[in-house]
Amino acid sequence: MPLSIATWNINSVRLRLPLVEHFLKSWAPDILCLQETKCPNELFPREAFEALGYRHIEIHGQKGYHGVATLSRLPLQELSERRLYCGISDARHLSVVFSHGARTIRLHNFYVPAGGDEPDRTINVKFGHKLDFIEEMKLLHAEAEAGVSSILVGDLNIAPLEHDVWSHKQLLKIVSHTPIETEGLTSVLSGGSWVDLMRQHKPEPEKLYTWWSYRARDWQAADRGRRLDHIWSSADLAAHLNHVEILKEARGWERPSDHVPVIATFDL
DNA sequence: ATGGTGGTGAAACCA
Repeated sequence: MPLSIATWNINSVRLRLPLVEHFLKSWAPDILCLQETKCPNELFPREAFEALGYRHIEIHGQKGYHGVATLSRLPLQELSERRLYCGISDARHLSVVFSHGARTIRLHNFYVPAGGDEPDRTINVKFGHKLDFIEEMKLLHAEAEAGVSSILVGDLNIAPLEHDVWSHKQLLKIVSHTPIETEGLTSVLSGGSWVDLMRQHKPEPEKLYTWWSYRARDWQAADRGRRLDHIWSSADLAAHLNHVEILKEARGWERPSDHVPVIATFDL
C-alpha cells in the first residue's frame, strides 16, 4: 500500500495558493505539511484544499509570522497536538495521527526558528532561541508511543551535512550551517532514533538542496542552495521507503517560495 | 565587506 508525504515551506499560503493548488493537482501526495503559512486560523483557505480532496485539515497559525498546516486526503484521528517550544507561543509545531493499513502513524510538522544573522547567542537572542528550540526537540523520540510509527517533517532551518550546502567551508560561520547547529540537529536525529530519509535515499557526497535564496541574481545559475527542509521517520517506516523527490522545478514557478516541496513515498 | 529579494501590512520586522 503506497503512502506519500510532502513538506513545503510556502512563505504565505494565501499569496501562493495557486502554486499549492497546482502542486496538489499534479503530484497529489496523500498528505502535505506546510510551513510559514503566515495566516491567522480564521483566514486559512480551507475550502480551496477541501475542493481538491484534502478534506482533513489541521492548522496552527498566527497573524503575520510562522504558522504550520497539515492537509490530508486520509482521515485524521482526534489526536492532533500543538506543542509549545521554549515557552514561546509561536505557531511552529503541529502533529496529527492517522491510520494506514494496520499501522498508526504520528506525523510531526515543524518550523524551526531561522535564528537571525549573527551566530552568537550572547549578542543575538534569535540564535539563542534557535539553539534552545533544537535542545527541546531532543526530547522527541521516534518511538515515543507504543504501537505508533512516526514521521517528522518540516523546515528545520539547518543544513546538517557537508554536502547539504553549496560550500561547506564558506558557510561554517553562516547561521544554518554552524557546528553548534549541525551537531545539535544530528543529536536530535540520532538521540530520537530517527532516520534521515532524504539521505537514506541519496547518501553523501551527492549535493541535496531544498532552498535557494531570493537574493541571488540568478538562483539557477549560481545554484547556491542549502538543505533546510527534512523528512525523517522511525526505522520501521524507513525500511519501506520507496523514493524521495525534491521538486526543484518549483523554485522556477511564477512568484515562487524560496523553498521547494520534498516528497517521500513509502510502500507499506 | 556589502547588499542583494520577498512577505506582512502599512512601519518595522522577519526570512
